[in-house]
Amino acid sequence: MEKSIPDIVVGRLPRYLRALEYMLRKGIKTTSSQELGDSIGISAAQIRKDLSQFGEFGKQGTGYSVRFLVDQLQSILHVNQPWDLVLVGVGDLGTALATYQGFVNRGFRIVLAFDNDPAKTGKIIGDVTILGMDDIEVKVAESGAKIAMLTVPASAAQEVAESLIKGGIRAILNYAPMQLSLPADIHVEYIDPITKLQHMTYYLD
Amino acid sequence: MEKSIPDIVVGRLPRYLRALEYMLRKGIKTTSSQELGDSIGISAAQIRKDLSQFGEFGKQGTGYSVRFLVDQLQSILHVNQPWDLVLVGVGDLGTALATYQGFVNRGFRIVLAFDNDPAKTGKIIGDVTILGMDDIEVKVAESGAKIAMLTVPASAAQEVAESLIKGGIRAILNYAPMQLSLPADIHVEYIDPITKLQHMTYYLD
DNA sequence: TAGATTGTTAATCGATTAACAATC
DNA sequence: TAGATTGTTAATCGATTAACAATC
Repeated sequence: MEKSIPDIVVGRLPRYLRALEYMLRKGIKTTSSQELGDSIGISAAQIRKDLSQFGEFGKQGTGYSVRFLVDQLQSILHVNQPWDLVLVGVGDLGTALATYQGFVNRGFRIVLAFDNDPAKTGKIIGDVTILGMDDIEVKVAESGAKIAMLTVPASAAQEVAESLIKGGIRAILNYAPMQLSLPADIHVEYIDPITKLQHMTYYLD
Repeated sequence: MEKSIPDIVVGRLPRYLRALEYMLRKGIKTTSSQELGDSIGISAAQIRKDLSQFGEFGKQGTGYSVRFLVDQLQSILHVNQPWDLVLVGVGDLGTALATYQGFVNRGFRIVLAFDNDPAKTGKIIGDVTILGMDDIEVKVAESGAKIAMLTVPASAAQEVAESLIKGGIRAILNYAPMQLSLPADIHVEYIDPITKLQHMTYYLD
């Protein structure tokens, strides 16, 4: 069996990719683990170690081709292909996400949006028409989407997440301030400004 | 010198607090490290170890008083007092944050909002009037706020962050998809859906 | 070539878990 | 009391860093 990559390493790859894409736009052709590390506050040794989990991407003496490493990281992270997203909950935050151009630029496209408010269904947000929550499983399954963004109230998050999984969703970006209890093979990431603020206030007087 | 608490431990405390506040609302009077751990997917041993960094909050045989532990954690995290926030960037995301009730409920109050678009200045968002970016340092300093939320484009984030710090800001919740380079005594937390999505796509086919 | 930088190994450091005496 | 659960120590596990031979 292949050795599995630590999740903490995987979590750093998008940060490497972002910094490298920035270099690419700036026209920087090659970089070193030292330079890349300096730009994102990670040690050169750690970057080399992380990358070595996936292969050999550099050249002794000269470092890494930015373009090549971007391509490799995109491939490793499976973002060398477009991904369809489902958005559930079209409140202020859901609306902001639906109209955010950053997703499309990185290959993430919202293909379905749901809200349980009848006043919202039928309206167009971003590129899609808001649908009611009826038959959400079926509609998600038909779309084939594997990733959902959840921007519903905490009280609804668990139930909605379970419906999404029945519809074939395998990864959830959860904006609801609520720990989801889901099967181990479902990938969940949390975005929660309150816990981040409370983390920082610890260090303030 | 007092031993310092690992940042990774501090980062878990808001999650403990959230789960405990939920129990409090449910009317649950006491809990155990086991029960609390099960609810958020953390081992009982780790919860006891983390809490032991700050004192002794439980009783052998019976566990923890939920109310007491909530009070203690709020005090440890300094969220037993209100905090003023500055919001910079009133686009879709900034608007969503300005109107989000979750902040006020947890003691975080937006007292200033800035945007560089003249069409927006003077408008009211949430409880505050949108101001232009002129003299942002002075206005922030006058407010006395120590925490800012940054929802400006990546290209502006570094410069704005530096102005905020000159105005006395000591902690920044950065929504701009951009690594900030700031003095070590400034606390920065990042919220970035793209990197979270890219983390998850690694595990998808 | 000489200098620079990789990929990798070994050493260090830090975090998590297991175990259990203390005790409510 | 008997059972449950804490706080803490020691053991384990995993992640980071330092160092350097290989080599571009």
